[in-house]
Amino acid sequence: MANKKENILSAALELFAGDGYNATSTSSIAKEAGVSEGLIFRHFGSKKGLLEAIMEDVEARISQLLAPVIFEEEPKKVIRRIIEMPFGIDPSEYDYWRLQFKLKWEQEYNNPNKMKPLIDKLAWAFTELGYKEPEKEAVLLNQIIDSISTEILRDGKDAQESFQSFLLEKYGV
Amino acid sequence: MANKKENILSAALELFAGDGYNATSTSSIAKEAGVSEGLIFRHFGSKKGLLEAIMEDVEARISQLLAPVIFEEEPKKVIRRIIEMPFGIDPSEYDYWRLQFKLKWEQEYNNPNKMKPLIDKLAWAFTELGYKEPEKEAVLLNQIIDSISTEILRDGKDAQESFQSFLLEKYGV
DNA sequence: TATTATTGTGAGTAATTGCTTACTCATTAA
DNA sequence: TTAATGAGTAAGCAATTACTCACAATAATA
Repeated sequence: MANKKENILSAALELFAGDGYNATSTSSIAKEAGVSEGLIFRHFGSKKGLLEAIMEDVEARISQLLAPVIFEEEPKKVIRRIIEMPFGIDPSEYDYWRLQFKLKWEQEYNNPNKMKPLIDKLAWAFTELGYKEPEKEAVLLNQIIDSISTEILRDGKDAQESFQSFLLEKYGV
Repeated sequence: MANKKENILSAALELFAGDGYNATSTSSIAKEAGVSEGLIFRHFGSKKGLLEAIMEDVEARISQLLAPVIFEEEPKKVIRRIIEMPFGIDPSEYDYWRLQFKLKWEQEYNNPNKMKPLIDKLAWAFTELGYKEPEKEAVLLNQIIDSISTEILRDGKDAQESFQSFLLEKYGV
C-alpha cells in the first residue's frame, strides 16, 4: 500500500533530528516506520547510507530556501530576503533543519562552504550599498541568521518574530 | 602514581568533546585513561554521572570567563570585553567549550538561561549608551559572540582575529 | 499462465554496549 | 596484630548494536 521506502525515510528523519544519529538505532527506525529491520539495509545498504539519502533531501531544501536570496537583483532586497528567510521555513520542515544543525556538531558532516554562494551574494549587496567592509558584513549577517534559525528551531518562530523587524530596521531595508 | 580519577576525567572530556557523548563508550574511556572499566563506575556511578562531573568543571570555567564582563562598571568596556571574550579562551581549554556546544544539540542539556546574567549586563550597557532597543541589542550581540566562538572552535582563533577589530569598530568601543 | 524480478520478512549473527560481580592489595585504625 | 576501608582489577552480565541471509510474498514481464 504505502511506500515503505518513504516510511523509512520520514521515520529516520524524525528520530535522527530528535535524538541524534548515534543515539538512534536501526531497530527503532524500523519499528517507527512499521517495517522489518532488514528492509532498511535492502534499500539503503547501511545506517550511514540511510543518513546520506536523507541529507540529499536536506540539501535540496536548503538551496530551495536560499534561491529567493541568490536570485534577487536589488541589493536592499537581498538583505531583506535573508533576514526574512528563517521565518519563511514551514514548521513541517523543521526536522530537516534540526538534523542539519545537529550533524554540524555530531559528525564531520559539516560542509563549511555550503553557505559560500549565499555569503558571496550578501557581500555583493553590501558592496553595492557602499558598506566599508562588505565581506565581513556578509559573514556577520550570515552568522546572525544562523543564530536566529537555531533559536527558532528550539523555541518556535513566535518568540523571535519581534526580532525580525528589529533587524530589518537596523539594516534599513 | 598519577591520580587515576583525574585520568578518567580528562580522557572522558577529550573523547566526549571529540566524538560526542553517545558515540563514546565507557570502555574506550577506560582504555584512553589507562584504567579498568570498573573504576569508572566505582568513582562516578554511571556514564551519565561521569558526564555530570565534567559539566561541573565546564560551568565553573564559563562563569570564570564571564566574570570580567559581569563585573565591569563602564558600559563601553562591557561591550568591548564581551567582544574580546572568545579570543581570550586558552586553546588548552577548547575541549571544555566544544563539549558545551556539542551537548547543546546532543542532550537536553541546554540551559538557555545560563547566559541570562550576561545578557542582562549587556542590556544594561546598551541602555546606558542610549540604544533604542537595548534588550534586543543584547540578545543580538550575545548571538554574534556565540557564532564567533563556534567558528573559533572549528577553525582556530587566527582565522577570526580580523573579525574582532571589525566588531569593536562597528560598536564604537 | 509461467517465469522472473523486486520488495519484504524474521530469525539469526558477532560485536559492543553500560554496568555488576567477586576478588586482590595497600593503607589506615583499633 | 588484627580488623576495616577504599582503590583497583579481570571477567562476565544481559541487553542492544548494525548488519546478514535464507526464504516468502508480491509485482512485472514473457
